[in-house]
Amino acid sequence: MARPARKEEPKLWQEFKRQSIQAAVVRLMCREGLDSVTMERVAQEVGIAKGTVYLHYRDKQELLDSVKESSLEPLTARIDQILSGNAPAPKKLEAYALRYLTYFDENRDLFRILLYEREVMRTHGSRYRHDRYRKLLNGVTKVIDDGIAEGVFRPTESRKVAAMFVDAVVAMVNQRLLADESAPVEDDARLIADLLLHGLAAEGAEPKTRSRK
Amino acid sequence: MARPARKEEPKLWQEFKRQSIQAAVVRLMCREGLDSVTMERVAQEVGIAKGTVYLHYRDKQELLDSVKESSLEPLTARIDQILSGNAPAPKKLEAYALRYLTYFDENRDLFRILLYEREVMRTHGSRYRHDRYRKLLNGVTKVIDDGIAEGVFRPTESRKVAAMFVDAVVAMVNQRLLADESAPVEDDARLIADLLLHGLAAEGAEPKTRSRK
Amino acid sequence: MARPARKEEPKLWQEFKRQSIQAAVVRLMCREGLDSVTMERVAQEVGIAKGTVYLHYRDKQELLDSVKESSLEPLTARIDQILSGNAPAPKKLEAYALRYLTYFDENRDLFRILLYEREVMRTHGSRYRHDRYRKLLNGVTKVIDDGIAEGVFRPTESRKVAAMFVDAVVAMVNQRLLADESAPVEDDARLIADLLLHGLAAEGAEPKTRSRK
Amino acid sequence: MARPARKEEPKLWQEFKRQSIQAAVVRLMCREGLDSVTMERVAQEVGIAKGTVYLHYRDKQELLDSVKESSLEPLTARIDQILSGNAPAPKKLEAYALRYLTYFDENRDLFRILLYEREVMRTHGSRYRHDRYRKLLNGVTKVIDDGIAEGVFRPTESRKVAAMFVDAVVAMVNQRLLADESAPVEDDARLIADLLLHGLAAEGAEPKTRSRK
DNA sequence: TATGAATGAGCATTCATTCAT
DNA sequence: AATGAATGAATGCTCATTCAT
Repeated sequence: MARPARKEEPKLWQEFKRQSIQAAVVRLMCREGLDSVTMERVAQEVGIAKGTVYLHYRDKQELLDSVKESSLEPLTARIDQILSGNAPAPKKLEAYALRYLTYFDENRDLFRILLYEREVMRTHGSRYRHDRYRKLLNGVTKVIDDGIAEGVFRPTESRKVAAMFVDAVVAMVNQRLLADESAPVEDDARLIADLLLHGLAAEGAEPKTRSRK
Repeated sequence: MARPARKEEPKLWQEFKRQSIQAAVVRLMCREGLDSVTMERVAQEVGIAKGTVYLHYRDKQELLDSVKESSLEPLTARIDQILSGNAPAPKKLEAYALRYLTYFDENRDLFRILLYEREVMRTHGSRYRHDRYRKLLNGVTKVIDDGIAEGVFRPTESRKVAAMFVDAVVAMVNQRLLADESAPVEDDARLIADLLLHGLAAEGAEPKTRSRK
Repeated sequence: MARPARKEEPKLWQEFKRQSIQAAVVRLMCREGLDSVTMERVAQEVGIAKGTVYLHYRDKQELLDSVKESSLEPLTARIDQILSGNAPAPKKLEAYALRYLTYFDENRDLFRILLYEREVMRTHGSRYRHDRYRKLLNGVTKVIDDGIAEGVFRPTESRKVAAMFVDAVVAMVNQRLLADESAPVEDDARLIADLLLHGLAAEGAEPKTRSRK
Repeated sequence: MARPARKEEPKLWQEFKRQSIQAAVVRLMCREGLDSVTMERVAQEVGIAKGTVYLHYRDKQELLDSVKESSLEPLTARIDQILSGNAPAPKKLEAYALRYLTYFDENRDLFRILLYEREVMRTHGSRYRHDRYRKLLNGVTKVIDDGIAEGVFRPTESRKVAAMFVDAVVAMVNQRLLADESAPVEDDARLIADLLLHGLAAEGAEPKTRSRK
């Protein structure tokens, strides 16, 4: 009865092991900072031997990579969905901001590290970051291009605006993270979207600036 | 005869030494990456003995901190000036963006490191960053508050908007850094300011969104 | 029906297993060098589990020893035969050299390792080597003694001469191994025998040297 | 007064340090075998810290190489001298054998290791060995060629004969090493030379063998 | 009998920091 | 003030061996 599972059981067990190791890394990072994440300490934290960690990860970098990967995966998956959906462009951006803020709100401790210690993704330096970041940027850029095409956005250098938007969202995340603030996520998301769409200028003010260009 | 100077001369000499050490760190960082910045290599680069570095800096962290500090000092000084000047709020923000972009443009190699290897400002994680960042944020927040008071900006949560603005500028710096791009700094600065002021929305579009709030 | 065999069958099976493990070691050595011979890799190569190897060999050293043993066994068996045969002493020595050279010629890859990486026979250093080497030496010594007794050899310290002869043959093996040479094995064997028998001196030259002793 | 020495003093001190480390390696090798030669143990043996060893040798291999190098240097220097001297070829070979035997006799413990554990010179595997060995071989080959040219040696494949001679000497060294024997070095050297020159064959015996070729 | 996950001692190497001169 | 030799804790990683299943 338990036998039919024999083929998958180990796989699941393996996966469970990997996850508990990753969890230990996260715990360690949050509790004592990145410098404390040595293979020895990680093993200790899981309650296994140093060598055992190497049964699951080729080396330290692979472990760190997979921690980052699996920490961010749920977020990026969801965001891809949003960006490639059917909502109007402005709504997409607001949804993006909302999703992002929510996710980080729910994982404060971890991302405080992941955000501040870029070392985590070193080794191949920026390449790794880019794979993920660029993908995100491409998605947002496309949404803005769509919005421009539909006439709801002014024509602009979409890529640069996308970068600013993406980082503005991160800025908001930072604000929330640093402030230990609990203001409704929805409000902040709306703030970003509103600001991006209509700008800071008071209605009717400075109409020349825009036309100047 | 040279004696009267005895009291200040050493001070100047000291300062000179400190600066040549810092310069060596910067050179090393840019040339070979952060990993090559060991106390040994630094001393070698300056042409002094390892131990001598410790006469000027308590430890490695203090050295790194002061490198970052003095690397950013000219920028922050200039930005403080801008933010506390007499120009109208929107102009200030554009000037801020322009200054920021220009500065990083002129120091690519160094900031590519300073930006990507946040390890540099480790010590107690965010504390160091905050001193500088928060000051910057305060300045921008005040400008926005002023703008609101003057009626040129819509009332908003100025601090959050400030954070978004500041990071949007950084995002633009990143775009320029990564793209090795040489587009006119002025254009990008104007883009940021324009976007911040008037938003992405096409004129006349979606007037309800704003009133909704 | 298969039961009566029960007593021997396992023995044969065991032996077969041992041999396939040894074969794997040899394959691994030749293909990737001694450093790649880890218990893990060996098991992998055979297609069994790491632990299973330990059912056949107490530890790694025993495995390595038996590889060397069985690799050399056919050679030593044949050489014993030659040395204890009925041929005249000089012929025996030439046959010995020929056999030795031929055997190593046919197993280049393996012996290149076995020869150069004496680590293989470590354990208690020379003890292992001696069992085999001394036996060989004894055989050759006896042949020389026989030759002396029969009057075909001059009286000498047979054991030392035997050692020199044995190692001269190895030297020749080395020459062939290193040179990747394909000169006829027979010629080299004859060269050794001829040199040993008649020396390097030109005929008639220096008759005093010998009589001096 | 001690000042003039200041420039050379450190060099000498450095060299002394290096030598005491090398001495420790040799002591360790002889006392406990090659496996005990870890950087930790070496440092311990010298009475310094592990890190200090790295002040004098880039890595373990360099240390091992230099131990081997400096252990063999006096021997090779002397042998080069002998081989390139003016003595008649047969005398040179005897002198070579004598020198070799003497040297190893005086350094038994060390060479017992150096001989049996070829691992010492691994890393670049055979290349290192060859540099030294091949040079030796070339020297001996040339002496034999000279002897042939002068008519005191029969024409032969000098390189192969040289290899056999060199290894025959090593064989004799081994015999002495293993036997803990104290027979006069001179006798053994003469034995080798005599055997090489006149062979094993009793006078007048088997004259056909040679002419056969 | 066979497995293979788990172990943990062991190793080479790095580098911030100290201190006698 | 300046030196730089010495230190030694710390780290990532390997692999022979064990043992519960």
